[in-house]
Amino acid sequence: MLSGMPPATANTSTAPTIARDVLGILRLPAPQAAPLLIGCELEAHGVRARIVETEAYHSEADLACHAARGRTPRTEPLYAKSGTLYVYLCYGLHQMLNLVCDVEGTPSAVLIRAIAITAGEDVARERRQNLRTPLARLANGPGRVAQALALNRNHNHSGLELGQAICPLKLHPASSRPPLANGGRIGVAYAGPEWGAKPWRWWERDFPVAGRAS
DNA sequence: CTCTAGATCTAT
DNA sequence: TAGATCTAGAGG
Repeated sequence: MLSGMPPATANTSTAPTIARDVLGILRLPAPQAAPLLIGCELEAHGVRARIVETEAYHSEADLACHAARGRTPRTEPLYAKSGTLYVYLCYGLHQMLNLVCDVEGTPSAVLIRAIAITAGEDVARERRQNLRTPLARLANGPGRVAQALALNRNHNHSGLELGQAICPLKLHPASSRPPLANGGRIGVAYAGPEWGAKPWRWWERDFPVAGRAS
């Protein structure tokens, strides 16, 4: 154990170590990574926000996961290495931001369902075209998340990897571990009783508007 | 080629 | 409570 440890003096900058730790969360299967991502912060295009609600989609066996029907051009990023972005269009209108998890070749991802803006509120409000709503409601809902962060599959954000220079999205570690709650995933009743009811949604327990459908 | 059902959001 | 708006995937 000690033989593998670098000398203390080698660790002059902690930033790369911390970044590696956060990305390490994504190496876990999505159902394990999803709760650990609550409290972490996302930053993109001038907006920074704490993740307050996540949802896991895991494996081709999961009938609610897009990979349930196998590998296709759209779902290709789901099979890529952890830290890859999977962004897709839902209902013809909304962009959904997912962070790919687990080992390469295993389709597994966490949908970011809600974030709490911590910096860049004015920019986020402009993008959301909403100057009045309470801050907590500005980006609660997966479509709102991508809009606030200005992430969009039309801008080729799907398939990019966290940590690469061209990737506009950064993931920062959690500064605290808030109490969590969990429950069933939203809008996946079509996946049948088993997969439709899996309690694979997690949220920050005390966040005002997390943990509900709206 | 056509058809249809979405991991939703907003205003009425 | 319905309308917006588009595309992947299935079926012909």
